[in-house]
Amino acid sequence: MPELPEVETVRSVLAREVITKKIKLVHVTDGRAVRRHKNAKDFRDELEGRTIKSVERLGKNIVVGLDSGRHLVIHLGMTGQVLRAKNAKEPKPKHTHVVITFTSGEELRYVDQRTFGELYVSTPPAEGEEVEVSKFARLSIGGDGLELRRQVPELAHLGIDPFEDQVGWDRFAAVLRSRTLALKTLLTDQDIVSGIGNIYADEILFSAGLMYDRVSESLSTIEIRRLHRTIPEVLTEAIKHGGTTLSDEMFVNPDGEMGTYQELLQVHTREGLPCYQCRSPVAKVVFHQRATYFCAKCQG
DNA sequence: CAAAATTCCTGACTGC
DNA sequence: TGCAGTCAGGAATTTT
Repeated sequence: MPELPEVETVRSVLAREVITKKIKLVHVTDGRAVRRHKNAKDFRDELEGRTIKSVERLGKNIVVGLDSGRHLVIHLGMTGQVLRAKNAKEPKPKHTHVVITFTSGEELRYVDQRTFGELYVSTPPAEGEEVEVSKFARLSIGGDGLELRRQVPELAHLGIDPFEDQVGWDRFAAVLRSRTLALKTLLTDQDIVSGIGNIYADEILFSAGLMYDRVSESLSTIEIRRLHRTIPEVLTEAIKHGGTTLSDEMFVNPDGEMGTYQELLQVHTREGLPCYQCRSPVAKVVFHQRATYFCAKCQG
């Protein structure tokens, strides 16, 4: 459920709070959260004694730069949370899987009810070793995305990040015309466009006036330009509001604060309620085993 | 090769 | 009240 705006909200709090801090201890209490590592000790050894240099984001991944030259990657999956604590005395929530303690005594806790999320430390490629970056990301003419993919090979497969990669509408048109996928499937495929999930796909398609099952190659130039423009517009607005916290209250930032963009959702979770544009009821269908909300009158 | 289905997981909720 | 069944969905994996 955390998508680009929620991950960006977490990133910006972490960037403010943990850069220059030194990691003293790492406790893993559920090995599934660090499953890419051969064991929890291997993960711990990569972090203890390291200082945090940067906190970036690519798609739905938080990328924490370490003074070792390696990167701690955090993916929140469906229900993952990164929570700050002043000290070890603050009670640990249920499903706390990893605790990172800084030399200051402050902690970062990784909490994840469903354990779809994960943390791992990525090793950059050896000198002269080439990283195969996804062909869609290679369309970018700027931004930090390409360099980040080269530093973190596990993320090299990610498609266009709406903020970290710069891809103009004409190249975006080539992406759409190269596939025959439904628009929602394309927008949520992380290997094509990274960062968009079920909520924002519905919201972006509503704002662009496009039906979720329109085949990507069928769009007119005007429709492509509208979609290309709408993606960053919707995501930027959601970031301004600290992301979306649905009624399950699963998303909170590291300070435990909920987002407010749920109040601004146009269609997602609004089944049967009047469309803000035309007053006809918002519809819900299951599309590729995912709940999909839309206005049949406003989206074509 | 692409596209669709399956799988992982826990808690909330539904119906009997 | 209990309990089996269902649903939520990101992304790696498997199947078509």
